[in-house]
Amino acid sequence: MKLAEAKAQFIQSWGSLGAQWGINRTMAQIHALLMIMPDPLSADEIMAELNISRGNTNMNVRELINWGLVDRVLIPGERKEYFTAEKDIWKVATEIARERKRRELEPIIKTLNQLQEVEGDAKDKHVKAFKDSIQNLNKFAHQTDRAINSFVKAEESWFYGTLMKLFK
Amino acid sequence: MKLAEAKAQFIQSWGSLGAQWGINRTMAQIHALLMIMPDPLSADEIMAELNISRGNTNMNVRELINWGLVDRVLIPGERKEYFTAEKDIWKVATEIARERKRRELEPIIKTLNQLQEVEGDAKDKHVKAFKDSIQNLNKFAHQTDRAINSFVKAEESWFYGTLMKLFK
DNA sequence: TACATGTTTCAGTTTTTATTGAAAGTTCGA
DNA sequence: TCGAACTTTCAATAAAAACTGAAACATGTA
Repeated sequence: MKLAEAKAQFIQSWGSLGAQWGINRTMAQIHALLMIMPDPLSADEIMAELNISRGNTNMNVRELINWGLVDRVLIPGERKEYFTAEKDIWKVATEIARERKRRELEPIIKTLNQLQEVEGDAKDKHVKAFKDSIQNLNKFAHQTDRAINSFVKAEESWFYGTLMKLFK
Repeated sequence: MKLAEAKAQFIQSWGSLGAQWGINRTMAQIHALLMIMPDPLSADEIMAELNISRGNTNMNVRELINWGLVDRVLIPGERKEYFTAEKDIWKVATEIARERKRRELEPIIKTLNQLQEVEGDAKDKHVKAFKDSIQNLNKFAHQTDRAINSFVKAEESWFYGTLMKLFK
């Protein structure tokens, strides 16, 4: 397989993977492109590679920067902005975990805590079933929170980081 | 908070959580509803509770059954079908993990394996960057695969299952 | 066999989400 | 201060996804 073909296929696969996980296809494709390019790309280069508009490029790159997956790079002497992506997939994974935890897990924990305070006769089986479910979910959510914390921490800590490299 | 209000809020939260994870909102809402109901519901009851059409109900319930998250229940003497959801969230999590692994991780591993065979001069930095990224991702994918396997197995195995209960 | 009680399908429609492209905004050097 | 080079915004549009409702299908019963 030729590089160009392989590149195109990777970008398309990464794009549909993203889409299945609630990440906009174009955003995932830009991320894929930047991951496999040796050097930073400008907005124009991204537009050309993926055949997308300037506005689309700008919005999705900004979003990737918000997620901490892409960085702006300034090249001395150049006025344009360039973009580059983290290439260590473990770091990518911890960034995503951290971000989704903040955006989704933390809010749901807040909601679950509120919902536990539902009033009503504990002998009513509807009330009981509801309370049991919520408690179950709440425990699970906290457990998940702790698991993500360890995962994120492992990548950050020098000691665990070194240890982890043995497994990669 | 009254039960009805809490129920509605839970269904809506679970629905938007699902949407953020690439799961259709209605499907997640039906799942939420069935999780908190003490007894199985019929299609008509689901329609009424969520204000959705019969077709929509049917399609999403079928999909939930495909995911292994909902079961058909036959009530003796009744002609209608009833539906119920797994209430142990750990089992739900392992079902989802198993299913997404099969549907998404396994295909991407196949693709990554193919993409590693890209031809081209290993000294070309574009080729090198591409190969490196793919290899990195491939390792990560396998690692993830193994992690999911352990997770799924832990829930299934009696021994680990018992052990896990200590933490729940 | 006719009919009552369900369930399933899917073409058409609605809703949501993503994308475009041009105008407005910003920054910097002369 | 002007204008070239570049970035950002956002109303309009396009594309994708979800939903409806009615017809077709299935199944058990008299």
